Amino acid sequence: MAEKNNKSGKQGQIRAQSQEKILYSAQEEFIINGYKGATVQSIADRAGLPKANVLYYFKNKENIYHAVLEQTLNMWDQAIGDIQAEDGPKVAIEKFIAAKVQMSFNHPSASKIYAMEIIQGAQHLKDYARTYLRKWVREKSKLFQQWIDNGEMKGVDPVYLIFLIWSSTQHYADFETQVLTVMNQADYEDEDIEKVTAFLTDFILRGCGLKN
Amino acid sequence: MAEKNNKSGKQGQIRAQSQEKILYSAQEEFIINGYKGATVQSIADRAGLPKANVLYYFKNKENIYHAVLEQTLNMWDQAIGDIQAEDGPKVAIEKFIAAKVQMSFNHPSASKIYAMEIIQGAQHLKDYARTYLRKWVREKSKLFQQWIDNGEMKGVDPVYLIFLIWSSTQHYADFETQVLTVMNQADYEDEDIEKVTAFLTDFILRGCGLKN
DNA sequence: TCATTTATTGACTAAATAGTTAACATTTAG
DNA sequence: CTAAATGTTAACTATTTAGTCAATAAATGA
Repeated sequence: MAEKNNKSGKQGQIRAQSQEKILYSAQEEFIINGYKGATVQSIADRAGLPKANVLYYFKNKENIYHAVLEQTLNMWDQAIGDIQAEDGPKVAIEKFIAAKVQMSFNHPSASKIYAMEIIQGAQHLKDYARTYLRKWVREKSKLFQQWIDNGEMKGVDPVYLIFLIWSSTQHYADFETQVLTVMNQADYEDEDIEKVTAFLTDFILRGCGLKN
Repeated sequence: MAEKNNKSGKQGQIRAQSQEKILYSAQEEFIINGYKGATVQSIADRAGLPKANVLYYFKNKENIYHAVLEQTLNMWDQAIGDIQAEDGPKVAIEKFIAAKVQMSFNHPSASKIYAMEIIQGAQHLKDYARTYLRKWVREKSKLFQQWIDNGEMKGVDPVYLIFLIWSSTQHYADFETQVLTVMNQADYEDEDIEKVTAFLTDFILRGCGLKN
C-alpha cells in the first residue's frame, strides 16, 4: 500500500507548493474582486496553473475560500500574541499595539480578507469563529478592569478601548490605498511602521492615563 | 412638447420613487454579495420590480453601482461636517467625533460600501474622489498644526490623529457584525451611540492633551 | 519491473446572468 | 381627443463560468 501521508517526497512537495501558490493567488483575487468576482480561472492564471489542476487540489471555489479564511484566522491567532496579566497595563498595551501594527503592515491581505468577511456579515465564518472574538474580548476586558480597579490605569471602558486599538491599527492594512494616497506614497516604508507604532502607543497610553 | 424635467407629476414621482428603491436595494446587495455577486435580478427582487424595469432606469449594473457610490460620497461630504478654525481644538474634535459616530450608527451601509471600495483598491472611484480626501486631510492637518504651534494642544502628528479618529469611529459601522457579537446584542441602541461618543471624545481629547 | 496511486490538463456541459428587444400600457400636454 | 413621451414587462440571446470527465503522465513502493 502506498504511503498516504508522504510529505517529503516529490509529490508531497509539489502538492504543498501548488496549494500554497493557489491560496496566495486566491487571497489576492478574493480581495480585488470579491468572492463571486474571483473566478477559478483567474486564480489559476495568477498561480500559473491550469484551472482543472486548481480544482484537483480544492474541490470547488468555496473550499478555496474557506482555506484562505482558515489560513487568515490562524495567522491572526498566532501573530496577535496575547495580553499578559503580569505585564501590567503599560507593557501589555505597548506589546499589543506593536503586534497589531506589524500585522497590518506586513500582512495587509489577511486583514483585508477578514474585514471584507465581517463587513459582508460574516456569512462564511463558522459559529466558533464568529464568537471566538467575544471570548477573547471578554477575557482581556477582565484584565483591563482589574488594572483599573487597582488604580493602575484610568477608568476607561475596556471593550471600547479594545475596539479603538483594534480599529486604529487595522486601518493601515484595510485602508492601505487611502492612507498611501493621503501620504502621497506608492508603498509603505519601514519608517512608517515605526512612526505609526510610536504615535499610536504614545497617544493611546495617554488616553489610558499611563503617560502625560 | 412634453415637459422633460417634470418632477412633480405622477411620472416624476414614480421615477424618483423607483430610482430610490433601486439604489437602496442595490446598496444592500452590493454590501452582502459584492459588485459581481449582486445580480440585477436580486436588486430588482429586493426593490419589488421586474429586472427589465431596473435596467430601464439604469442602463446597466455598473451605472447602478456608480449611482450608489455617488450617493454615498455625497452623504459623507454633507454629514461629516467640517473642522472650523474658530472652534479651537477641543470643540472641533468633539464636533468631528460626534458627526462621525452619528454617521456610523445611522448610515452604516454608506460606510460599508465605501470601505469595501477602498479595500478593493478604489477601482471604481474617479481620480477626483480618490484624491479628494488628500486635500481634505492636508487642509485639516494645517489647522491642527496651528493649534499645536500655538500651544493649544499636544504635539501629535495631525495626519495620524485624523486617521485614528476616522478609523475608531468608522469601526462601529464597518464592523457592526463583529461589534454586536462581542457586545452580545442584536442591534445597536440609542444608548450605544451616546456611550461610544462619550468614550471616544473623552479618550481622544486626553490623547491630545486637552483633558486630564 | 510493474501495479497502484497521485498529478496534469484539454475539452465539454449545464447553469447563471447581463443586457436587448419588442409589444403593450400609462401619463402628459396641447 | 390624440400624439408623443414615458413607463412596464415577458421572452430571448450571448457570454461567462463552475465543475466534470476522460485520457495521459509521473511518481511510488514492493
